[in-house]
Amino acid sequence: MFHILDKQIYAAFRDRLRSNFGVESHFVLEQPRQSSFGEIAVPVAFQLARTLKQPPAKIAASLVSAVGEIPGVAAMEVAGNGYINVRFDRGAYGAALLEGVEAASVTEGVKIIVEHTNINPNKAAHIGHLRNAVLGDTFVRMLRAAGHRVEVQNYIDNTGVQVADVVAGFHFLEGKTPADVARLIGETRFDYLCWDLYARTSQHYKDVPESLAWRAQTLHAVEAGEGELHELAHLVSNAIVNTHLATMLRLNIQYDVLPRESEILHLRFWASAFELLKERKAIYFETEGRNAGCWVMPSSSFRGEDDANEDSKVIVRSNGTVTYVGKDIAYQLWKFGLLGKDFHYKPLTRYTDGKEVWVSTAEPQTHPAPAFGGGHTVYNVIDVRQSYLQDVVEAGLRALGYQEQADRSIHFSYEMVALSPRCCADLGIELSAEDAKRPYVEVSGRKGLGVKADDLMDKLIETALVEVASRHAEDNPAAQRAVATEIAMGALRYFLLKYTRTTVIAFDFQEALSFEGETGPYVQYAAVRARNIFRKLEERGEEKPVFSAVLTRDAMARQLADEDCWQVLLSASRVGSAVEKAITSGEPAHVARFAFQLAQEFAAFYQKFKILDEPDAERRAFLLWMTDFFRAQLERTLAILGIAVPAYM
RNA sequence: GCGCCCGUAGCUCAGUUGGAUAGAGCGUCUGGCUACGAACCAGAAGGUCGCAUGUUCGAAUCAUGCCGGGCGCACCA
Repeated sequence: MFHILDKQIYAAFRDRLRSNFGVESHFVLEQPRQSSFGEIAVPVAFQLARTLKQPPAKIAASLVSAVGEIPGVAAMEVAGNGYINVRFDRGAYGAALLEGVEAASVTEGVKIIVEHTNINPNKAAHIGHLRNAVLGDTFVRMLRAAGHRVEVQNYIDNTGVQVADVVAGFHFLEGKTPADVARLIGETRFDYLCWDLYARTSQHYKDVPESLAWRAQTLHAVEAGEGELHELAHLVSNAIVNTHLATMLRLNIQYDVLPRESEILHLRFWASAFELLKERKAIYFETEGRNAGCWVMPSSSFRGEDDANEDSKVIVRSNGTVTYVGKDIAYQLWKFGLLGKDFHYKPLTRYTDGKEVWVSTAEPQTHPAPAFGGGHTVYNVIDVRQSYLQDVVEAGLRALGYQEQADRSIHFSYEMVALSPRCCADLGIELSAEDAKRPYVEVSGRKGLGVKADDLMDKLIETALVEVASRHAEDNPAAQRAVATEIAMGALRYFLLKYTRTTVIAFDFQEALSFEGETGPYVQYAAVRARNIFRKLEERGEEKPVFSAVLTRDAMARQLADEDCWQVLLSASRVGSAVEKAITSGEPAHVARFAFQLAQEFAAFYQKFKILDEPDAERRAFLLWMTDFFRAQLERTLAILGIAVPAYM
């Protein structure tokens, strides 16, 4: 609701500036420093003072009289040395909220593709992967809440080095056959087993450098698509993808389609991209220097002209194989529908709500699939360390003449999750003298150094369960566990979202396991308390009043004269505005913070007013409506964060 | 060497894109449970916004230079 009025006020000022001052400049509306100043502050007079050569206060005054009346606005006044403070008509605002002016947004328009998770299918997921998936999933929810059409892709690199290393481990190190591995998949915690095997194989490469030939041999077999090594790679990657989907589902994260690298190879996506790149002279064949025999992209394409003497980027190796970046350019072209090719698709699995997840396949299918790819804007959720490669991919599009698509290729980057020194101590990891001095230690799958996602979730659930059991001993264990799980997942999602994307998270069990203060459970608790009021009402044999019958516009105005009530209502009406801003700034953390602030305000409201004991009928109905409105808005915000509201806390 | 990111309260972090008196959580201290369940609330202490210049009505925010930390710059992905 807030952002609707916000836009009307902006438009009113913009129109007057245009007609009365002949000024066509962008300005911002902000929230006044103190709530007593009003609801919106317009600092535009300062900006105009220079060009108009008049004091800001004078400009502000004439602007206020020029703008005149704005529907929904009760008063405007000049304050400070030139601020224009706008006060809403509280009665009208409350009445509009009661009517539900904020219509549910309709999903329409161009398709936005968000790619996230993208874990190598060779081992269990760890906390770093969780940050990626939670950030991506939350951004998707934000976009959808704002009415955008979104497609979620999870790219599977099932033919890469990481899978090959685990396969080499099974085959060469352990002498396992595909039948052996198939059995392990059914009988063990397979992703954990691979986690250890991957670390062991990596260590073996270090100890016995000749064994690196295993990797090359495996990669070759995978590319050829035949033999026992290929069969193993197929088994391992498929099994691990399933475990990853299950892990992410625990956090309420779902996907629409899983494009796989194997199909990019078999359907010769690269061949098409290669032709395009050659044809448009985006890459050239190097004949001298250390890149002789390679197809390279000149560095001037992706770095400034000043750095033109820097190394170019190899796209096709001298042995004729394509690098990861080359494949990624082809994939990015497909995402925009520019490749002239498409995958075939088959259903992989179905979520309990009936939604199907599709996976790419090389063979044409009889079962019709939705239209995937062909997006207008593409967000790639990838950690900041891959910025350079993302720049190369973008430059590839540009070099092909796809300027607009390059502009709409957004690297949604975020900093890594590292381990705090204390966390390493908790895990029993011994640090080298050098590492011990660092503020944090990088997670490393290769070294097996990290916190597994499922372990962390299990630990969170156990911790939450202790609390739940002590507070609600009367409930049955299964229900307790269900509540504890929702609290644990809420805590985890919030923990991963509260930091802005540029902040390195130095993971610490103590902080991640906290359920108090600025945490997910704090926000959940506020929603639960709001619900409890209505549960109590029902227990007393009363029904929720018909608010529209009791709360006339005049009644609203009377009740909202109370400053505390007005502020809480105002905050709760800001969900749309907060989400919109967070999308613009690309920061899911802003939504998380908004949710926390909202919960804090409700807590104060809850504390101050004894709602059910309120003797005055109009006031009681009003307070109940406030509670109901808050509850709805908080649940809406939590849903965008992917956090559930437990039955009790 | 070049590029990107970070430096704000004891600790962990925000800071609405340049605005009014720099905020929150944790921790510390003082208080508050008689069920709309305290996973909460009220209050206190705690700041040279890394340093220095500059830009302007106005700077934590922009520019330049230092200092300190992190990450990139493969015929790996």
